[in-house]
Amino acid sequence: MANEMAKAYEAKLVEDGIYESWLSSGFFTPENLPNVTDSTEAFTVVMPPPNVTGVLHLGHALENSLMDAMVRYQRLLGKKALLIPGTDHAALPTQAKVEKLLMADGIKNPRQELGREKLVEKIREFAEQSKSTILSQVKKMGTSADWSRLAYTFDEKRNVAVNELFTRMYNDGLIYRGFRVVNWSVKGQSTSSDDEIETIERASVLYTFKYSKDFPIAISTTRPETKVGDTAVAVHPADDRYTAFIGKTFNVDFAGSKLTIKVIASEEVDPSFGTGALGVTPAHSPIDFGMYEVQKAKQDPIEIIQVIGLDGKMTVEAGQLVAGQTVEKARATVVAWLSGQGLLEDSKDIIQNVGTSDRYGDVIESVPMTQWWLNVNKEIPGRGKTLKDLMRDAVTTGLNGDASQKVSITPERFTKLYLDRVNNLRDWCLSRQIWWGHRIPAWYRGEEIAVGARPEGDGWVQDEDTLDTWFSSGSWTFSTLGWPEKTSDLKNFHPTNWIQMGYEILYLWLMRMILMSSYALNQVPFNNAYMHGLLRDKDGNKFSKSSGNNIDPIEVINEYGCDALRISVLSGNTPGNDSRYYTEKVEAARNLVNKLWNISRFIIGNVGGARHVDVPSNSPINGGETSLTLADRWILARFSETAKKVSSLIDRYDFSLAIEMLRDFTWNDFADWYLEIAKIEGEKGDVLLYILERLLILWHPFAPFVTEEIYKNFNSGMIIVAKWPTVEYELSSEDRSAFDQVCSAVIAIRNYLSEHKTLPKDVESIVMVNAGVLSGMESIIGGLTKVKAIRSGEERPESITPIVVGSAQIFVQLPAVDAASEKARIESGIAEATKFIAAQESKLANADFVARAPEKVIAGERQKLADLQEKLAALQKEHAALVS
RNA sequence: GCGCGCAUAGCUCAGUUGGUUAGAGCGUCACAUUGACAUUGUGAAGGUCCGUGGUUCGAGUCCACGUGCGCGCACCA
Repeated sequence: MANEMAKAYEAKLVEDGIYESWLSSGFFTPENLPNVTDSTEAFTVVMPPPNVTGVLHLGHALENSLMDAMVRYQRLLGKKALLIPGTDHAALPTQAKVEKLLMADGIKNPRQELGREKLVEKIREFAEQSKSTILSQVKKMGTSADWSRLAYTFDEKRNVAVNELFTRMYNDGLIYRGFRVVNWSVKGQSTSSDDEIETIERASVLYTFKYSKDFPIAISTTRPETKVGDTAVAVHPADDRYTAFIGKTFNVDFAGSKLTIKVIASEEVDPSFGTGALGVTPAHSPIDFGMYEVQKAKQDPIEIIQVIGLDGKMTVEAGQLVAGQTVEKARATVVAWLSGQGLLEDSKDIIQNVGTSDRYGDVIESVPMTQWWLNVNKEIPGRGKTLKDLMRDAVTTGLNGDASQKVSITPERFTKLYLDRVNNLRDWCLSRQIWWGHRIPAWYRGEEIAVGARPEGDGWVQDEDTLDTWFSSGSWTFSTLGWPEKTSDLKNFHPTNWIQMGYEILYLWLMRMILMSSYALNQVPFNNAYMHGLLRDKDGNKFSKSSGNNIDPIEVINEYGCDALRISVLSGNTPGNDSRYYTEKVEAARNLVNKLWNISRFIIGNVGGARHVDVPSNSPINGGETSLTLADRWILARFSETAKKVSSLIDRYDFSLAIEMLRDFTWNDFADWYLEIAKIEGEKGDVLLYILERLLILWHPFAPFVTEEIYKNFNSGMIIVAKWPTVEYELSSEDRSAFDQVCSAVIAIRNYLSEHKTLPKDVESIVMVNAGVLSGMESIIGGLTKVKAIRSGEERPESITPIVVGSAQIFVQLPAVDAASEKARIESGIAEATKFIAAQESKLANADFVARAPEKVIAGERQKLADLQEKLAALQKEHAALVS
């Protein structure tokens, strides 16, 4: 195998082949892993299913890097590691996309022209086709998912789960059909839940007017066009200005409508806003609808008039002046009418927050409709808890106070956000007026309603609506494992152990998964949730099609390799925080991967091929006398420290720091120090191979491809199922300090030469006086500094100013020395040492410090002072010699 | 209005429970290099850790207030 490795790592040439070999190994399926038994601990992660019609973007690259690193790490630990892949039918965006394509093909109104069955079939075809695109791209990321368990939010099995869940919730009285104001997107022609609304600021005008000349109260609104639907005016019950009118009813002629306005009292009215009186439009405002319901409960009802239609135009009920007009047009019409009548008292510009559809972008209209809802405040029969309670318990005490049924969110601050939201949660509107999705399993015949399977008998018609896509996503952790069947998968792999997702879907998804799983299984969906931030471009902007800054991860992979992309998106990325993507980072990661490749190439080429080394043959672990050198002992211990550190960092989900530790060890300790020493000391096959093999394993979760490729040289099977290294070596404090001194000496000599602008080859000789631990290290120090003529001795050469390292004085004989610059060098050294000694002394002179600080800290400070004093003394001696 | 986050080198960011002279990568500058690697090596420069006050023997780290930026929620009549 020696010398067969290419000069540089060419990711492009090997990645696809390696992925194929993983697939054919079967190791993505946990049951196929070596040495697993029924009792082997499982580690399960479900993949947040990418949108079936989407293409891979950098966000996916981050997600796949995160979850695959975690799963590969767990697999290397010997667990039954399972990553369940899947795709999302993404109801609304998918239908919208296909409709758009059809319209481009000349089908102007796809829903009308094709009808339900044909359109759904078109969407299904399209979805199936593009599903394979996104899946192949996920594979390009190296994701080690169990494709034999591939799921789809809209396949038959998931449909069974969704229907079962809906039916159970209906039978428990949690799902109900109710008439109330919903969030309506005119553009999308569908309802949306509160969580799918994004509020934006926009300029608006606040108009103040009276309905008619003889109406006693002026009101303020930004939506005058809706006032044709007003049926009441609400005032604060304690507002003296208006209390006299409460309970009275007025008939007014307003903008072409005859309105009956009742004055009602409501605590919700803010007397200080506008005129302190609120025109109540029950049909087109959730708050006003609330008042409508309160009045109804008080048996003092007010009317409800729908004046905006589902098409966003004013209805016939709005009166002939505005009927048929768009909302915007009607607004202008009503304002014009008001000023014409002299009713307009004031209009002022304000900045207003309005809700928009996060999918369609249009302003959400509130309209009254009968829809399906999930009640989050009702006690679940037999459980004594509401869904809200379950959602709360899951992140605090654990379900039923069971700590093993608790979700820990990383970073923790999101827990508070989650709890705040849970406390303010309102009933969830489940039904959507689109066709691409799980159809609501409700059947109607006249006044009869049946939920679940289609009832026996004729005349039953299924509900036209489909379910909110998050209803099926919410059951993802257990629907993928076979629920509602009592499968062994559910038993073995649920609750899942860990999940990662972007914080932007904390409410939409994480919350729903907790709700669904807690309800259906009395289990949390996962024990740990890792929230990652947004990946932004180098200037901190969001990636988006419209701003043209999109980056295709596949192109990045083709240019730099998948491992480089994975490392670059994970490094510098901390939980919950956004991070930036830029090319230099990928280049740096590519260089790192190549460095690892070249280290391996050098080692394998130099020791006559790779082989597994259980324990270095000259290691003390073998029992016998050790022939390990100081450098060997140091690097073995450093490796053990690194392995330990990396493990605990991944256990803490600190992928970024884990990579940094690995990089530091690989590049600095192993390549720059130890490999250079190994060239000098020679005969390092065992130690080098021992470390290399294990180092590749440590890198594998982050750089799966290059490590698998190099590992082939070891003929030890595949690295994907290798064994995570255990900690074996420790460094004695004597060794540690000795090696530190060797390094310090090397660095000091290099510095000295650099300061004197002298090349190592021009140095005549180096003599180390009072060498201490440095004696015996001459060849290493000489090799690393590239100065051949180096020795230890007791006789100090004449007229040279030495470098001081610890107690040793190192005399570097240069061809020519400028006495003045030498003096300056020594003096600056003295000045620096003096400064720090003063600082140390004052610290130690502080009685409070000595009295209160821990002994360990004080001892450290004393040692520091002693070292500095020793150094200063040596420098002063040299200085005296120089000036004499 | 309520709440959360962030502010550390030119840039992007680390910095665990308070304890060396505050770190990394990239960038910059100087030098080196025919032997694993120019996808390299060696060295250097570069920081009032946003401000003010406090707690402490000791604060980048904890507390309070302030400033700037970002975000969530509510109001949005």
